Amino acid sequence: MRGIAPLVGQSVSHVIIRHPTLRWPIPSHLVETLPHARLNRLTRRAKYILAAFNNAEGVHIGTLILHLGMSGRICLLAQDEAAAKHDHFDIHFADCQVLRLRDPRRFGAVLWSDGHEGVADHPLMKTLGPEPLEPDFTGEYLYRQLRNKTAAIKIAIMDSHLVVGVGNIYASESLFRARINPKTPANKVNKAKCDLLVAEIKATLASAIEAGGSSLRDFFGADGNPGYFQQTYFVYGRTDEPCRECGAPISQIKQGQRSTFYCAECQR
DNA sequence: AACGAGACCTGGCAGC
DNA sequence: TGCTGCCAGGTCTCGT
Repeated sequence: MRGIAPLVGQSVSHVIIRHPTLRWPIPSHLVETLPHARLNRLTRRAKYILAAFNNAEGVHIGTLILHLGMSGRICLLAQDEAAAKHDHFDIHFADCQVLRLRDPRRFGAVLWSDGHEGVADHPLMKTLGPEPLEPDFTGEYLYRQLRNKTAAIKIAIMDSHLVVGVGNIYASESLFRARINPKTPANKVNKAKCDLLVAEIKATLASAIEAGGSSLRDFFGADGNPGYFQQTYFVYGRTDEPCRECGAPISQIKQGQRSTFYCAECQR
């Protein structure tokens, strides 16, 4: 979202939909709706980028909802250039800048929320849990939410209805930092550990944001440059490598069909 | 209500 | 060189 901030205030000239079938179909009416509209504000909720547009008279007309899925990337081009294989969606602006969505796996989404109801009322936003970095995400809140859950704690903190933003990498990393075994039934995590886990989720995400996001094969910032340090993880992707704390080999298991990494010595 | 599995889709890589 | 099988950042939907 920060990468496309230079587009705020710009007017749309035209929209190109090349491959409309992402996770959900890209609304075809965007081709008529967006031209002449002005990008008024960029915000974020969970992993959705929200782009609010005004019409030429300055009246709010609706909000574009963008999600990058697993492999999505937003490119901000200074001017038009030839589209590549997985470039599915463009917004061309009057000053010749182009916002381009590239997403090989097409798990991402481009949706539209009408101006008549706030984007917060969109079905996908309605059921989301709190933002992890906001003050309402507390140990007390987490502890209460876990009371009736028998699923593993790692599965629980990745549930966006409980808290948003904790993906597969940072779930493993946060649990290591809190010294909690990812297999622990959620309702067996005590209040003190919930306090610690919330603090470590906040610290893990905050430092990842500081580093500019995770350096992954097909993710780059909007300008196309990684522009940040390669992050070093405590456990993620470090199967059989020595724990940075105790030297024991890092374990890899499957939970909910996703890989989990942890240190069996440090995380009891 | 909560849980687990399946679904969506492409590309990269290891092994044969 | 080519094939097969497995892996990958997310999260909705469905059956139990």
